[in-house]
Amino acid sequence: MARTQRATIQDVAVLSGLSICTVSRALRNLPNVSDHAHRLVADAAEKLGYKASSAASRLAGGTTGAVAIIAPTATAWFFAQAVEAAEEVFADSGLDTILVSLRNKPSVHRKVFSDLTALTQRVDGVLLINVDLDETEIQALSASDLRVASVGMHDVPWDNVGIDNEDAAWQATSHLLGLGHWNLAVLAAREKRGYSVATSQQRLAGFTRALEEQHLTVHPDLVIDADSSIEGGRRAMTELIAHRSLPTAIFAHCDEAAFGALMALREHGLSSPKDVSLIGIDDHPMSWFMGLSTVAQPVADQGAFAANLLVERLQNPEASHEPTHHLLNTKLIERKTTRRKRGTEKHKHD
Amino acid sequence: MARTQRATIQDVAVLSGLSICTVSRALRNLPNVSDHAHRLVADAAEKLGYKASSAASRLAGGTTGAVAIIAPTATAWFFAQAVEAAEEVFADSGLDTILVSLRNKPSVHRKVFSDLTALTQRVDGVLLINVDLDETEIQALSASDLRVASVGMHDVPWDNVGIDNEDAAWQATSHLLGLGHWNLAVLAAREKRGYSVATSQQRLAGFTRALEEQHLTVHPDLVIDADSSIEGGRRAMTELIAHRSLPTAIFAHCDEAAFGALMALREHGLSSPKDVSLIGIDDHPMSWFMGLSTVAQPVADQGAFAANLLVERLQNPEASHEPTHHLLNTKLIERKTTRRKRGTEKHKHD
DNA sequence: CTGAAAGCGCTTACAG
DNA sequence: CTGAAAGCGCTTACAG
Repeated sequence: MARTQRATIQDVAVLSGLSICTVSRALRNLPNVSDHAHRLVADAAEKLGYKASSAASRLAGGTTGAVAIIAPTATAWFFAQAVEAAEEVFADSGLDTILVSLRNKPSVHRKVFSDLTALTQRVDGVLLINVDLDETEIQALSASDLRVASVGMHDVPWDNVGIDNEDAAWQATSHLLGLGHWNLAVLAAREKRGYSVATSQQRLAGFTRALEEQHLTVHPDLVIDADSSIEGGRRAMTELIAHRSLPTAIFAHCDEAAFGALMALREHGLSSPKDVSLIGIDDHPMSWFMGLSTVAQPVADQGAFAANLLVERLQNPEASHEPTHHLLNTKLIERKTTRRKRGTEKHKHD
Repeated sequence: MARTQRATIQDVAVLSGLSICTVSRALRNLPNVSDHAHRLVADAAEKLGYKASSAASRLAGGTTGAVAIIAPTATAWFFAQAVEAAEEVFADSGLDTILVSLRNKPSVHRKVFSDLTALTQRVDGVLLINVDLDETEIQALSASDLRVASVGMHDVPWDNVGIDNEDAAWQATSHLLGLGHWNLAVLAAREKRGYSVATSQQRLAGFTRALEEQHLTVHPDLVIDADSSIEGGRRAMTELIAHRSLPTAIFAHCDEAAFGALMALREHGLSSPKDVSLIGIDDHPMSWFMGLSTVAQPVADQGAFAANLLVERLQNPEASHEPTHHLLNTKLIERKTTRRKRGTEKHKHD
């Protein structure tokens, strides 16, 4: 009884004195509508507070007015930031955003990407955040009716915005190298475990490149598997301390892993930079406090930027220009966890 | 061309040799379907990989197969945890979850709750996470066709799960009191600013009650306004240090605010527990590392529990038993930021 | 530039 | 227990 009956396109048609069909076209800014009719419809719709029923639109072959944000997890700092920034853009464009967390589970990943019709039925487009897709999945997405944009992905046939991960890792590692360290370990996702790992691999590549430029080689024992969580970093560091020899400096593929590493260090009576220098990537809000050196990346910006790209594609369906790839800037931030290797002086002749 | 045409109810009807209408009923487990027909339909649907079109269902007066999670923000640790846990429950129940972040903005809040028809059109139910609603909004939601459940809310006419905030704050404060502190400050959301504040108010009440039980009064100057962010805690603590006298102990309404307080302390050359004891509420993953004493609450559990409650209501529309309110347990965790007040000994005669 | 008609895939009374 | 019919609110060809 307390139900307010929503105005239908019928109501708008009656009020504007035009046909349902003209109203439909006018509302969607389709061609072949006189300015006069357009105004009439706009006024009537305005007066009635009319908004098309998404279910009806969808069923009749139109759009859903919704997009999906798909991410490996929704809890990690990076994802939560990017998701909210994107959600804001979508909401401001009148789009609903459906959240799909892959929960770091291959089974969920498979379920989502093996049947795109389920997605297509519910949304007009998807925003992928750091999702590892194989060739087949990329092809399927491209071939689908879904508009796609992504954050932090590579070699994808749709709009993407990210940072140069390899370069960021190179910056971090070079900072360590410049401080006289040459015995380095890296905390990164070493093997495919079902969850997003591509980003970490690129960072690992940047680490490797930095070492190679100094004619140093990466010791396999000093590449420790760690996911992007505090727990992951902690486990990795614990393993490093327990079973392998401690290097003089460590590059963690992200700040949260670095926090975990800091925890493990403390649990073993060690600390940074005293016993080991440590640097991450992200500039997480806690990093300042922890004194963690890092390479900062703009996270909310990436989410918002990619979301805007997607919205644009959605609004201009016919304009099918080439996909664009954008790289946002990163910046090395030196804090307290990295310092010059003992006994090393800056006396290079360059 | 690469589009797989999804099976329709028509296909299932043909394959099972029954009418579209019987199929519809069988699929939804409605009464008046013979076991035989039921099996026939189930088999056919299975074989076809049939899943009802949500748009069509919705339009025909059925359900949307979607729920909305509404939260003041999606980035803060608590919300990100609760959201993901709830999303998992919904996904496993075959429901899409639409994320609605109020972005801590009254304007967004108003837009969402002033027009429930927009929501009703898109979802079958909503899960509210710590959303401050006024009486009118609560009434409107109850009167709507939406099923509602919530996390951390009070006096609501629908299922809710939360913790006893007043008691948690009382525990934290009593811990401080028990350590000999009597000059206490509290960091809490002091005034309504448009974003969620009810939880903080309850915690403030618990703080006040603990003091009153010891015949102490709350000094207005030592109630510092702070939202639930690191930045908020930092600002509050900075203000406390700069403009007021430093107490011997502080209760922060949540761990993130406590982290911010720790930052501010450090920025002023102070530290905890040396210069001031500090306790929060949450047991954020970083709290262990920070050595922060706190009162732990189960966050993901609250989100999952409330989501399950909502799913149940959705599945049993007719069963309209009374709303249930659940309180999950909290636990005081003593770490390093709280210690006995100097010069105080445990020599009370009780 | 505009409108009448069909149809999207379901659900809901209503007959049987 | 089962089915034929109408209709949910739109969009899409197709005529005018």
